[in-house]
Amino acid sequence: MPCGGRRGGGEANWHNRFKGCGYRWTMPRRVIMDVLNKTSKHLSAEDIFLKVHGVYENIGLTTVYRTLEILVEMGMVTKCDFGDGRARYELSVSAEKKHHHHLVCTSCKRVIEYTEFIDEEVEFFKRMEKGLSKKYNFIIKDHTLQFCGICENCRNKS
Amino acid sequence: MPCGGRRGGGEANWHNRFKGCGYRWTMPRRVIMDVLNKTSKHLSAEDIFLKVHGVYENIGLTTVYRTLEILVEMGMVTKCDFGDGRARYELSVSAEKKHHHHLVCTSCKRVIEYTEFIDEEVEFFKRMEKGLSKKYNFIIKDHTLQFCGICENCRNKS
DNA sequence: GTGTCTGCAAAGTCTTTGCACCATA
DNA sequence: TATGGTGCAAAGACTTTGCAGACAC
Repeated sequence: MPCGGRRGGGEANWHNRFKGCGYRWTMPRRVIMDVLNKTSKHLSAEDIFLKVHGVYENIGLTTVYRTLEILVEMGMVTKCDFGDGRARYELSVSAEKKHHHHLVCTSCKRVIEYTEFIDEEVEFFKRMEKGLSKKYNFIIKDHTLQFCGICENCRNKS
Repeated sequence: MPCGGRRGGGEANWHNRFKGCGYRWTMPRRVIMDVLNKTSKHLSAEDIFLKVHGVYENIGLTTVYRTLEILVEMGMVTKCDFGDGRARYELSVSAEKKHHHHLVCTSCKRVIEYTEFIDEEVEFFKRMEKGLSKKYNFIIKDHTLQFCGICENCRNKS
């Protein structure tokens, strides 16, 4: 499970990442990568399936799940849980979006992305990651920070 | 969905929290609170069900789910997802444990809790929460920080 | 006494598995 | 051509819903 390598976009690079990890570069995988790269939203497996289906009719939902599993393992995709019972996926880094974190409304499940403080955070997390990975001998690949609460709309309703 | 109020343990206090939010203080709820308060682990709904069942045989899994939903809504319990397909729950603050964050091994799903940096973090997050809640008019009730990666054991295996 | 809560059974959803066929390297 | 990948159907697992009886207030 090494599969290190630097992140980055571009078809050729993806191909290399897959190859480097012993995976083949197939049509379903190409299209899935393309869909992920072209969106800036958090997609569920089914969202991805539907989008891919528009371009590549033969796709099966199973393949989407299996590909996402690989992508998460390679660290190219982040899997999120916003508490609505289905997992969401997004490219860890893409042309479309920079590193960000989430505010999740526990009432309506709305997700707000923010990038404020990101620079400070990155700095801060770098220090933490260093300390933690040393102390626990743990290879840190990714992190998730999420604030839960009540959004403006829901607040006004009650 | 206001149900504000300060956190804190103790049967009387829990009773008040429930009452204050318009909920009744029933036997299943008492026992569930007690189980949550006495553990320092992340329990799944079924774990809780089984523990409660030892004390209160009549409990139903449904009730556990429904009670947990209420507790999360009241902000007394944090629901976590460690990627193993089932939700985990823990009292936001209990006698047994202080605020902490998680390292999750994406390979074996092991969860390591750490409290290093917590003081610094708390300080840092306080600032962030203040800024974010103002900017997005969002009431922040809780946050989750989780580092994903590969634990020592899994690292050695591969 | 009234409205909430509960347990049971059944249904619902998302996700994973088994398997034969297909495609990449 | 050999091995890994794919789609379909079916199974699996966790969680939610419907409902009649029970209980807190």
